Amino acid sequence: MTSAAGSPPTGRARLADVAALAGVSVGTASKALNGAGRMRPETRQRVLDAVEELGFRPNQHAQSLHSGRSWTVGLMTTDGIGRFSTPVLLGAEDALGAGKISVLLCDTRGDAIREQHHLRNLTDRRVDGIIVTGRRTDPRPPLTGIDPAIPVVYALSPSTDPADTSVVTDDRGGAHLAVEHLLATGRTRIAHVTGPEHHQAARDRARHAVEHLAGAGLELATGRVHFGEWSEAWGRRAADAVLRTAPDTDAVFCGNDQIARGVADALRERGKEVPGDIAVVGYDNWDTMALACRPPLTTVDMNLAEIGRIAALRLLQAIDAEPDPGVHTVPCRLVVRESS
Amino acid sequence: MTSAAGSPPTGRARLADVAALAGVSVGTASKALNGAGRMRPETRQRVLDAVEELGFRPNQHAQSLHSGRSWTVGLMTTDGIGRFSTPVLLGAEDALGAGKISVLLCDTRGDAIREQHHLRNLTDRRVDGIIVTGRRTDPRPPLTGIDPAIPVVYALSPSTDPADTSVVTDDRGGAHLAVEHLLATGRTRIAHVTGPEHHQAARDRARHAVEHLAGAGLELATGRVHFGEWSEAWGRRAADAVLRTAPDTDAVFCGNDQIARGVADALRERGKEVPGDIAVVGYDNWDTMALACRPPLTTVDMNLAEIGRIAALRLLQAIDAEPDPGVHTVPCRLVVRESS
DNA sequence: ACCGTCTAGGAAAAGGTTTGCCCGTGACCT
DNA sequence: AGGTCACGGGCAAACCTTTTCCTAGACGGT
Repeated sequence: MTSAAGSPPTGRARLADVAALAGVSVGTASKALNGAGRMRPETRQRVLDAVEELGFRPNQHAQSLHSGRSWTVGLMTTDGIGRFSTPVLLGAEDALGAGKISVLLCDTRGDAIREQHHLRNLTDRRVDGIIVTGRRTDPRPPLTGIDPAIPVVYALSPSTDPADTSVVTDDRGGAHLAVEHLLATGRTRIAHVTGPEHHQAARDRARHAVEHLAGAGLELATGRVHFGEWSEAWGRRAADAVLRTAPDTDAVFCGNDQIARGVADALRERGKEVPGDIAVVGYDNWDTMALACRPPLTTVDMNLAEIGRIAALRLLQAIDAEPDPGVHTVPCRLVVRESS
Repeated sequence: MTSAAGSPPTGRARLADVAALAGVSVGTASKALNGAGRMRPETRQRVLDAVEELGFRPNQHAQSLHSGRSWTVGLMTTDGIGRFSTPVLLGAEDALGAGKISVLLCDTRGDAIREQHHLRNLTDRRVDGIIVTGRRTDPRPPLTGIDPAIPVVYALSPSTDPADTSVVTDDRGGAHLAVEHLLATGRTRIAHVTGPEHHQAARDRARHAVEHLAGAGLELATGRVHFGEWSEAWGRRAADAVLRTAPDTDAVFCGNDQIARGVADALRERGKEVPGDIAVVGYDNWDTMALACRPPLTTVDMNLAEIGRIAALRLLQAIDAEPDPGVHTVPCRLVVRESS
């Protein structure tokens, strides 16, 4: 029961204690634990029994010091933890945590100084890799001043440098899904209300919606895309505009769920039945909006958690020295509810 | 320029390289960096110059191995990263990141297995402390099987063990603020619509609202608390019930912003002016609800980020071996908008 | 019976920093 | 002039694990 030398100064058992208890050397104990080296089965078992008895857990700092790896990745989010980055972050955490990798959370609040601060911190901690997520789909400049040996994956907001690895949502496919669904349910006079034109997501979704309509020989019911804000208030105003311009509109594809909800509210208040008279389709599948809407919204789900998960997998791959640069898109999914 | 022995095997400069360049021993270089020990100013400066020239950054793994500290705290959130835990988490991250402490994110998804898994992981990493946040204000059982040497602070959901340190919102004060505001603006026939009675937050807010009204010699306009769900749909239904039971109601205090929004919508649709005829006050100050509501909601802000920050500070304090057990409440703040 | 081969397991270095302890030198005091 | 003290700085242990290299013993073959 007495473990050779002094009892461990830290309350925890060290490998040396295990070795002493098992009657082997420290090196042998290590090999027994890691399955390396050859040894008699009963010797290995004695070591494992000792581990069990002492409740030994290896000191990760020592392991990391030796291996140079920290079994940790940095997760930098640039806008607080917004509605978009949260699921991405959770997806990544899930994929990484399944292994023995943990996630260091860094929030830059969009501040370049903070970003540098965190970057230095992560570098000092010798993280194995970094995932950068943004709030929007607009490309962002790559991290600067970073040790090139640390792999980086950009999620949601791609890097402007095509040599980096980015994982983004498929806005084209999303718009396609929404429009196709409306067409398939017999709608032909479709309007599009979305966010600010200077947002890439708004532009992309609009462009692909228009293209897809054109492919079916159709045009937008109001003849143009209604760019505005990502808000309910804008959705309400835009709905009025749509009804004025093209009273025969039978569907509105909205750039996000907030707009869609505003549209649905305004339509109802103008005496239009949703979906009887006019179908409404949103984008984001943000539960609190989509489910609270009257009626609940059909909407495009970007599979954000999946984006996070894939970003994590790409990162793991890059850590194993098999980087796969370029922009990877993750398909969306249509969630059909009662508004269409 | 040649740095004594071999060039560093890792691309990074080691303290030994710095020492060689400065012409001192490794130990001295270390002391120069840490301000410890006594030495000639010019010696210290030579070391600092060498650090600068080589871009030296200490290897944290080595530091941690030596000190036993990881300069890291675990942040366990039990329900994904919900609307409530997110601000708490950011507040904590902010307070901790200001020092040189980083945050390890662990999401248990409410799963006890996962919680144990993460707990072992955090223990293995020798985190300096752990912050546990929940979704609700209901007390939760303390972490089990944890090394007692690791300080833990519970945020938002207090621990059931009063010997633990918990930081929670002040539901009493919040209810007080809301009711006082309504009274101060001349309302006297006040109804209360809130969430499920089995939620502590709902019970507490209701109880304190009633008590405060009683203090002013008043009772609830409908004679009872309307317990239900935390949803807009419930808010709408409850508003109807309130109007039926007590048509002369001139204010509704709601248990959260979703309910409040539902109430406001229903009131408007029943031809009641908000706030002209009836004032509405929400709870949570959840922007997307409070601002999108027509009219924008007066609401109670729980200062969640502050809760996170204070939890972080308490944790730092506990890490410095000055624990301060018990439940600490953080006051709320009333945000007055147009609904009252 | 001797030599070669193979195996189990030990010894020690490496990974990088901190820190307690010690020593040499120069200054100051008596 | 000798002793004491303070100061500057070096040495080495400690933190703990992994991994390479090596040795002693056993076993088989001739």
